Amino acid sequence: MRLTIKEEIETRLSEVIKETYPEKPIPISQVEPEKNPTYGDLSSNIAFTLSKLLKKSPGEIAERLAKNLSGGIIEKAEALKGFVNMWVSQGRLCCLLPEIEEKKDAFGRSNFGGGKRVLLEFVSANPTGPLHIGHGRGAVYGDVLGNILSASGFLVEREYYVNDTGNQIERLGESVKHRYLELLGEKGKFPEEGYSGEYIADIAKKIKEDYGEGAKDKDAIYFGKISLKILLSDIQKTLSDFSVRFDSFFYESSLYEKGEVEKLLSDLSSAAYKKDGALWLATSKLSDEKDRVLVREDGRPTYYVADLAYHRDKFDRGFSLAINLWGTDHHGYVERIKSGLRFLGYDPKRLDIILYQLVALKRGKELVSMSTRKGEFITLDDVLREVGKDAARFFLLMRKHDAHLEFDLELAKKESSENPVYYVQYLHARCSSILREAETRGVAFIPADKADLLLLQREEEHRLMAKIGLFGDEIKQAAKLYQPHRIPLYLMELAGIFHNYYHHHKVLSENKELSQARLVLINCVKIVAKNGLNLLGISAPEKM
RNA sequence: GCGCCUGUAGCUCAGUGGAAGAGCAGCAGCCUCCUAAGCUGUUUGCCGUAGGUUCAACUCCUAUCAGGCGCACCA
Repeated sequence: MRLTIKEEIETRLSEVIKETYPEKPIPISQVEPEKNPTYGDLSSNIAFTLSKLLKKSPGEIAERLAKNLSGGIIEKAEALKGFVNMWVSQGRLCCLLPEIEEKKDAFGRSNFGGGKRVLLEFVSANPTGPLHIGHGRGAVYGDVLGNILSASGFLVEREYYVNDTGNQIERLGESVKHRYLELLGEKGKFPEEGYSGEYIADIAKKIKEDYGEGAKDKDAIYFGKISLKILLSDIQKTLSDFSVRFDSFFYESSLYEKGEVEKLLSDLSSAAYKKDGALWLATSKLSDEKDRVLVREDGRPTYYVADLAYHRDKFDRGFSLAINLWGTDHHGYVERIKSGLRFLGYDPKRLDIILYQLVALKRGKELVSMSTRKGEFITLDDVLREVGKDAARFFLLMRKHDAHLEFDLELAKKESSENPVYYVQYLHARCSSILREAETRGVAFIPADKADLLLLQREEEHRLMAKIGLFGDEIKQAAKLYQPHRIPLYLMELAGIFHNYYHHHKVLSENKELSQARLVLINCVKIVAKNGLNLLGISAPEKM
């Protein structure tokens, strides 16, 4: 795959350093895209790092490098206060446009991942109630991370782990059964630690419709299983409304059915010990803070055992890397699972756990409660209905995963015209609009390799091309660091540069050749905007 | 008590050890012209606090304060 402009410059810089100072081994050169246009398109602080090695001042090194850098891909290089500032040549920038036109949807993709198989597990919310905004964050984060990793050459499978066994299902069943019996006129005591949400009664109603009084003598497990099925399909509906895609749903119960849990226990038997009637694993000998129970006093294995079996299954299925996306409230579980994997002989580095901070849902200044047990409960469905998919996704994606996120419903919809999501979508709509207008005016769109792109000499055009040239680097970086939020930020910056250009220069003018060259540029910006929005799972409107 | 995350402009937040940023809000302007969901200009910072490492710290280390989240034979 072709190198990006940034990568070419890095290569060039490394070469120049080698030529300029052949006597020393050089560290890898770092180049950063420059936000401040007076400092060029890209800059490097390499002179500082070389300073000690070469026993020369950064200023002197930067001067010499700058002098030798000019030429070819680098239009101009300047030394300033130890930094090396570089401007990309017009010729190289113009090569970008045919490349974008040719690659279209594939522009920005790379083979960074080298075909590595990755299992991305996310959401995995217990099917005991509807999803809320916190799950929504994990859902879009995972969905977009999956898109980014796929675009970066990883083979990604997205999976939802369904906890369909254990106490919670029993409790869910008890709660539903209680409501069901109520509907049949039987009053009873509400189960302790039961689920009291409105949706429980809805499920009970549905069961009554389907089974009449026939379910009266069934036990809580029976009710639990039916409820779980209903709730899971509701969750799947919500996720699909939210454009969150999964390849597979993995049921915890299948691990028991296939004997994987048993097998895991026997594999761990030599490392386990008995205490207080339970079977323990000495995870504290590794990275965990305390030992963990494998089998309870009453003989039932813990969730932990099934979870270890699940992770072993991931590796057995041929995935070299597992990525888990968990809410930060599960962080105490990280070392537990990693220690367990090590006991099983797996390198814990094959499991990356990304923790995301919880979401505070607000309506204006007021905090909206999100307790599953209480009555007042805003579901992810509610949020979707209220602010729309695009805005909701964008808001949830703008922040990095370890930042607390404040989601203000009022802001997301009331100020919708000044929403960042519309700012970015408008970038795409405006490009489309210009291309439409060109058609009505009869300005023929000619392919990039036929247009005289060297006419694109304006400073704003230079900045715009330099920015779209960075799209691929941005995706790669987002993949490498698991940071989807880079993409919305990039798109906002691109939109800013574009709108600025739009207001300073007419795309369509008397000058036909110039108009046609500019149309090529607009079309390329449109492609980048669309690819970016596609990665985010946000629509790219032709018109707004 | 122990552990993890966060603390940057009025608000919400970016910022791979190297030149303090954006959006919103505020203020002042811009549509006989490809969409004003836009643009231009402008105000605001002991980067929580105190030490330390470094040629260089918002970034790393230690302590401390504040907020959030964890610390089950629940999942």
